[in-house]
Amino acid sequence: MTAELPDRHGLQTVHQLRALTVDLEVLAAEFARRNRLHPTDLRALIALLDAARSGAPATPGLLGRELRLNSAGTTAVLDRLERLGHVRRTRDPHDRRRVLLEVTEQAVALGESHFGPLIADTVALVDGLSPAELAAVQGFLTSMRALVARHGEAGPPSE
Amino acid sequence: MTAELPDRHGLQTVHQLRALTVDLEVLAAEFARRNRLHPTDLRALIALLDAARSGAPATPGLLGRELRLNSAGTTAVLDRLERLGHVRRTRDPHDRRRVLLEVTEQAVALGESHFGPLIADTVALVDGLSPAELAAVQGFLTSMRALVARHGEAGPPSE
DNA sequence: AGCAAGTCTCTCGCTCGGCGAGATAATATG
DNA sequence: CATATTATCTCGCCGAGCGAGAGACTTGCT
Repeated sequence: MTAELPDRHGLQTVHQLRALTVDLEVLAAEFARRNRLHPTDLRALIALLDAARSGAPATPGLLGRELRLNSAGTTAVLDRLERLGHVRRTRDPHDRRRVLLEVTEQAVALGESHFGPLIADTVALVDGLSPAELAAVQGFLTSMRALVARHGEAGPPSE
Repeated sequence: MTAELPDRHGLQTVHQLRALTVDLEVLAAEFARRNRLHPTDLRALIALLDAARSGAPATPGLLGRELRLNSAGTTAVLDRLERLGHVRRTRDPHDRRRVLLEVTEQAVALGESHFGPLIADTVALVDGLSPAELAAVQGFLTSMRALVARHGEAGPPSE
């Protein structure tokens, strides 16, 4: 029903985008399996790296909310990551109820060794674009994110 | 370390693309939760819909290989989907060892009611692009997929 | 100060998704 | 027809994540 229109470009692009996200997910899953990480552990590491990059101090509570895990699950994730040496837990000296989370150098290096080449290639690809092409691509990505955000808001509240 | 270069555009685009895939995953997860589907169940449904679209008859064996599940897990997924009325199992009359899988109208309608609006908006977005912009976006998506595929091949064999 | 209430993290017991091994049924091969 | 092969399902186990609640620390009120 949604598919019988003559404007093939739109649907084709939708399909390409979906295929790309699937491929990226597969790649991430491979990386996780290879390093004895569960998908959730990888998501946690990424969230922690993002937090570190933005300068915000990460805590188990924040992480759990981001991953939609309850406290028990969050503890388990951190136990696994800490056991593997990817994360360190330290008490916050200002509020000693809190635990501050820190991603180790080892984890950063691991991620870079795996995703670095792909990122480098992507950067090279983007740098090879003309200014007009770059603008088109970035505009598309930005618009898509806005679109997805709108649809994400429309649904959840009804739960 | 990978981030101190002056070519901000490349990394910014990488970041945008990653953020978009994360958002899309979240959206899919919401949909799954709302319909009492596990992430794997959703992946299975999508795989089955893709198979149906491409005309290939789907079977538990094929599905399991695609999802990287073993036969026991595949049976469990199908049991759940069948119980929810999203999938039908029928014996293949030509090879009666095989089971053919068929996605029900109900499941298709469910997916369309949830993702239809987003797809429609995306199609509208794409249709609003100039030919040059469209070419840039499609070229980028295609190149990215090729890139990801190359990196996906480079890794796995070493397991 | 000191107690109550609130916040952050962790522990315990349970449910259920996925795996390994093997059983069962149907088809292909000599 | 006997044997090997293929496709699917059943059984017992492991482990991720949840709900409930305990313990450690802080903040606000009196």
